[in-house]
Amino acid sequence: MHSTAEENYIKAIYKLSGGGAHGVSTNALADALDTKPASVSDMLRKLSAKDLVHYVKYRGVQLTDDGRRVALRIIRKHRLWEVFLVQKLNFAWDEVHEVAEQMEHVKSELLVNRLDTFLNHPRVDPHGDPIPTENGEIPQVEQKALSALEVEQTGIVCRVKDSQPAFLQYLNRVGIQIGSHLQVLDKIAYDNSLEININRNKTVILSSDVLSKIFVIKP
Amino acid sequence: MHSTAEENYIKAIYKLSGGGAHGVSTNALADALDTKPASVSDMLRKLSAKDLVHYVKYRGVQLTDDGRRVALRIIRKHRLWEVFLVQKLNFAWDEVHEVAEQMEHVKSELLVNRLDTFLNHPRVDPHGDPIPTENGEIPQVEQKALSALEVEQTGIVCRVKDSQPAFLQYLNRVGIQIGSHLQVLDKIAYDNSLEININRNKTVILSSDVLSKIFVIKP
DNA sequence: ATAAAAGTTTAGGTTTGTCTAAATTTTGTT
DNA sequence: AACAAAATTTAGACAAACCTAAACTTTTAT
Repeated sequence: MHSTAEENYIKAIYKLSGGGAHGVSTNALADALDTKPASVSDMLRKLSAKDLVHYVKYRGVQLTDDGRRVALRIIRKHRLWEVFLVQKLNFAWDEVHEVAEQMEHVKSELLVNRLDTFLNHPRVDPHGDPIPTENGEIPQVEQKALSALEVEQTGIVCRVKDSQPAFLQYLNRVGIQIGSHLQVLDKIAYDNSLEININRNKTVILSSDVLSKIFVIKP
Repeated sequence: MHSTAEENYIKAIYKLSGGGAHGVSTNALADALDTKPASVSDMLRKLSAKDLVHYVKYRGVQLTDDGRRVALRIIRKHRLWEVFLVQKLNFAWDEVHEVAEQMEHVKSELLVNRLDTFLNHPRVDPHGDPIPTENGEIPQVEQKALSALEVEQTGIVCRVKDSQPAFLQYLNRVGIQIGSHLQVLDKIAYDNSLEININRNKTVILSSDVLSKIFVIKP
């Protein structure tokens, strides 16, 4: 079995590599995990010895197939617990991440699968992130970053790619949630921010940083 | 905040002291926690420094009020999660202990209280052990060990004081669960075992060891 | 092409929680 | 009361996961 620390490294590598698409640097990991680069080097040597990552000194790290399997299992647990917290315990979407970070390390196959059944095999978590299946598949939905919409176009919010409370609370304040109907009214060329109408009601201006974290499907 | 190891020591001290009734020896703790007495001595020094226990070298250890508060919070979490696993995820009573051992260390006040509400403020866990309230009170129910029943007397099983799968599976096999109606048919003086009729149906002989772990209320 | 800057690793420590072996204290027996 | 046995603590190590400081690679900019 893997320690909590190991699991957190593997999860971080998975996320930073975009699901295994590219290698990840020591500094990026140190940053994501809030540790020092020296500690990351140590751990990478260890994970490499366990064949969970492919690691070449000074050249970054990638998950092996084994590592990716571990990552997906942890992410599956994390997202299922988030669904549980929101749907069953009435947590708000900005309150779940920290708790799920702890629950994702509970070890029990039976538990995960029973939880999945109890929740009716949800496909996405409260932020719209897809939940890996038991076999490690990730159902993909066609979606577009809000920053890619043109003036006049509309979309339904299906995902927000940042689970930090501060960001989610900002969206609460603005009035955006999963399912919100958005229309681009205007583009401000100066900084690529967009003027967005929410649910044919309120209108706001969103920075390109925020726009890149919100994903929509066609209405 | 306390580490998982600290929490496990505190829980073990609580249990071995019978809820704080008497002191606990180093060896007893080592035994319960499956560590060496030397490790226990170390940890007791540490817990004592944090004022969670009252510890006199060579003379055993007791929880302070602070320690008892911590113990009760952990036990509350443990038992609530057990209820969740059985009632919501269809775990059997012999499958919950190990998983709850992990879940009890998840830190979130909000989580515990929401869980309690979700489960409808249960008073006992699946083994009949009472669930401490948010204020650290333990609802006491008048109950008797099965070993204390006389011939002819009857009782309803309300609690089994051993959560080890092997014991619970033995009860499954025999056909005893919470709520079972028991009647003492005969006492075997030789070893204090009792002949017990279960649900006015099957009859079995239970050893005094088993009898002392089963508790009943008046029918 | 090379030197400075940036990124990464190694060396040597720290803390937590464990261990074994040795020393100490308490208990129990005669 | 004294001594052997049992229980407990201390001393000294170790692994995991982290740290700082120094050394080493790679990248970038001139």
